[in-house]
Amino acid sequence: MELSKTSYVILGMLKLGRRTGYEIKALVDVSTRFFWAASYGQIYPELARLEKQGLVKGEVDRTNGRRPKAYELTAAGERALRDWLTSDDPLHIELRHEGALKFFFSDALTPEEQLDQLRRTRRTHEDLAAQLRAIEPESEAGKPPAPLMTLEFGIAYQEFLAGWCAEAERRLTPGQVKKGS
Amino acid sequence: MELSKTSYVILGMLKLGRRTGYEIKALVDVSTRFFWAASYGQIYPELARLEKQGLVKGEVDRTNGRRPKAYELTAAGERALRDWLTSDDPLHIELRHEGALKFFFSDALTPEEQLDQLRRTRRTHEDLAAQLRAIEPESEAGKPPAPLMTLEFGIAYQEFLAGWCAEAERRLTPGQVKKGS
DNA sequence: GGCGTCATGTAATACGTTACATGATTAC
DNA sequence: GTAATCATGTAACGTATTACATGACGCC
Repeated sequence: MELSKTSYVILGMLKLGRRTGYEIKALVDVSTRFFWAASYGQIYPELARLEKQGLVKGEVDRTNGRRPKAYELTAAGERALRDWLTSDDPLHIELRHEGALKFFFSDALTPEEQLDQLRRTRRTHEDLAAQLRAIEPESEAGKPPAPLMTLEFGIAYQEFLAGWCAEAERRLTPGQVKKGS
Repeated sequence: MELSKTSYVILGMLKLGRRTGYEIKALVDVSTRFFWAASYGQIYPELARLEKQGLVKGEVDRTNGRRPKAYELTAAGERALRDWLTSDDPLHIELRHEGALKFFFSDALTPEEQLDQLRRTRRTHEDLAAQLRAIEPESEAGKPPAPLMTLEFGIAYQEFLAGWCAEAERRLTPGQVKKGS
């Protein structure tokens, strides 16, 4: 593999239209961020690298004295994006979940403390679900469905996690009958 | 924050009993790996750092000429673990999901290619769920419930993701106009 | 004039993986 | 004896975050 996954985020965003690094970052923050984040420290150097490889082409817009450098895909860039999108290489899928980690070790706590932590984790996911719901999507007929479905996925994902916490809370609340007994 | 999250994995594993770095790694691989992984390159240097900070104590076992260096928690280490377990600092929760990323950009593909990718992602999660189910847990009465529940969580999590893919496949499959399938 | 936003970029640092080097013990 | 497993550790590399430095433009 030559390109990092994050460079495909950039290529993909440029496939949707000509953009500056700043705009790419803003778009990532309201779309792919919840399953693939990217920071300026990655985006700007990566844009330079992609340009050197001939996958994107940048042009400084001087029409009114400003200096935003907008990039667009080259033919080679389109090919690279397409190859990645259709490849069947093993997918990079990774979760880092401090709440689950704490829960794993939480038998060292009192039952109340253990429940407190579960509630905190649940609230975190409820907040994240609310944040995603606040992103009002521009869903028009005829528009490609994937971005909207991805947003729905994000919401369902956070709700699943919040729901799991809620069920675990129930199971660990004293006075409840244990499952399977 | 002084300690990295990964050092709490180590402290937590040592809370469960005296262990060598090798054993910690093996334990992580069948338990926390799916929401917090760790490699030798992290574990051994981190153990050394934790010992310098007085949170763990290592002793070389020379009873029969071997050299496994087993570590255990010190009182300070127990305190550090407990403080982390009960703290209400924002949780580090992060997902990197290449399948979701591809799906987000997949409107650039033909419907068949798009479905192919969804199926690949689904199969990945189905495989992961199967792997987790293969981990036979030692669930005895009186044993702490969290590790077992965490395993159940892992399975439910992978199944949720596989299920979401299946539903997306259904939604993107053109209505049964064709015959002969 | 000052604030917010647009805009680009770098440096320091942290985090993490992989591959490598080394060697003992155990089971066949 | 030889293969698997136990066991420790480092070096090189890659990936990513954070903070910082810089400055223009538009609006109030």
